[in-house]
Amino acid sequence: MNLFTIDLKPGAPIYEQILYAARKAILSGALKPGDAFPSVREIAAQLRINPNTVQKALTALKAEGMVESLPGIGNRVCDRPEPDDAARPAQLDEALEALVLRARQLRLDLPSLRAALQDHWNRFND
Amino acid sequence: MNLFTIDLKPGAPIYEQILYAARKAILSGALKPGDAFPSVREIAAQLRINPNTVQKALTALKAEGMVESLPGIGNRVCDRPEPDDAARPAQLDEALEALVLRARQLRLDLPSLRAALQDHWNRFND
DNA sequence: TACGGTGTATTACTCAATATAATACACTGG
DNA sequence: CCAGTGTATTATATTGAGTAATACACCGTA
Repeated sequence: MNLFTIDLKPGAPIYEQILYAARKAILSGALKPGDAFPSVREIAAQLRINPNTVQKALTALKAEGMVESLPGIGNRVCDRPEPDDAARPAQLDEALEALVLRARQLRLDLPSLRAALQDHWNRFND
Repeated sequence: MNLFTIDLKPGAPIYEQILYAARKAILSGALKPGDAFPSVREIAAQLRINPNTVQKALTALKAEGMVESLPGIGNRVCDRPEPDDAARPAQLDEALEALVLRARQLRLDLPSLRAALQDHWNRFND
């Protein structure tokens, strides 16, 4: 689950892929609060990407409260992935609707969908 | 749930918003199989959008088997939203993972998520 | 038959977002 | 001091999205 090992796929912006991978790594427990988060130049080198692109992802990551930066030192995974603002439930609804839409398109029934949800839920540690 | 009444929001490509709205309208039962699907020029006029943009969405819609085109006549909602190819489960997994990620970020528990899923599921007719 | 509406295709242009490139500065720890 | 860090700036190239203007073949109907 190393952040460096993500393989960039075309179709989605690179900085969004990094952003998503970082969220996943942190929320799944692969990166724990207090852990050092890879430096901008380090990620850029490993992914053979321009540092500015990584910087863009990191800026968003800090805005979400997932990571904090210590100038001169480096980045660190935050303690609390953040007390959430009021705008977030809308994003959950989007994800929910998109999921149900896909499931309906696949002619999946509710029990099967529930099972799949349970399965994915368990892939994250508490 | 008229397809014309969708209000285009910035951030996402227009043709994707049309594509999504059409999927939702069809899968939710608002547009039934055999129903006429709005013409390219009609949608373009109502949405004050370039016909080419609508055409792009329609092409994707036909590729998914949601709609069929009868040259000289118009478009029609397909009978079967399609026997699905093998590539689709991956898209379901994406939606599932995105949902769980959002839920974890909101510090939501599984029962609450299940309830929310149930709620969204019921918004679609069978 | 003529006409209007339909799907479809082509070419060209503008514009914003993305990504890269090359620097530069202030800070920290060893 | 020095290497590594976060951060900021300016410039450029590339890509995708959207618009624009046509054009063609097809269908139903008057």
